[in-house]
Amino acid sequence: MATLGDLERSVMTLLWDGGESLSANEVRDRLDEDLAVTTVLTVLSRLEKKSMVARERSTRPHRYSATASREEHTVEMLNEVLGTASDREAVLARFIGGISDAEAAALRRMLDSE
Amino acid sequence: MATLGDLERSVMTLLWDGGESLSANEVRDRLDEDLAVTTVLTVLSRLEKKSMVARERSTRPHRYSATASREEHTVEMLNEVLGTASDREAVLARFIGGISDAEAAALRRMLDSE
DNA sequence: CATTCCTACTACTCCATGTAGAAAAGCCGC
DNA sequence: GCGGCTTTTCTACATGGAGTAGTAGGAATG
Repeated sequence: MATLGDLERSVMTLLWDGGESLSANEVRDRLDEDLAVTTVLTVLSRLEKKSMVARERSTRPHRYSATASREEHTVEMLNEVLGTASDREAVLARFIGGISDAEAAALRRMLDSE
Repeated sequence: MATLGDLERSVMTLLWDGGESLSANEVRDRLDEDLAVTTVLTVLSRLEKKSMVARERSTRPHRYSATASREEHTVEMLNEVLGTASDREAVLARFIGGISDAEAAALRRMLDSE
């Protein structure tokens, strides 16, 4: 559902890492590629339609911010990939079989500290 | 990388659930939609290019099978979503915070039985 | 009010995917 | 070996998402 293109992802990265809201011009200035502001605005509008960014329309350069943190978004993706099906556990089992010992230990800690 | 369209996914589901290899005609017959065999063949070729299916070329209807089980594929997706970045653990923590008690228990069991 | 800034609308390209016909290639019974 | 059926390949077109940006229209400010 929330599949991102390269440019969209770059923009989201800025919003995620920057923490606060940015105007279209600020976004453009922080991007590596040298793009027209209209391009950035188009991308921001598309991200808004995807509910990935919120737009503050009351200020005059509109300001854009991520609606969810990168981690929240990744968890959403994770659950999307995992689905609600019964094979969730089978997949998780297989996943756990492939992680490092350190990560397994970290997971145990997380589970225990609930 | 291995992003699937609707039809591609339907075909993979058949190959995953069926267990064994199928010919293009068999795939077509088992699909809900009534499609031309050529359509199915195109899709199978594309899936082959994506390394999602293997094709047995020595038999005369070629036979197609999934190169990885559904679980294996899902785990791949999972790792793709998770990435190799440092925030893997942060994401996992958040993920674990959102799962059911039953699933948490299952996870603990899986981790311990390693 | 004129200038400058910002946004909305429109448009074009490229690529993935769904869809299938036409043609080529392989096989089977005669 | 040949005609005809089956299967595969090649080519093609439509649709939709994403990258990219121009142009026009609306807002702010001196």
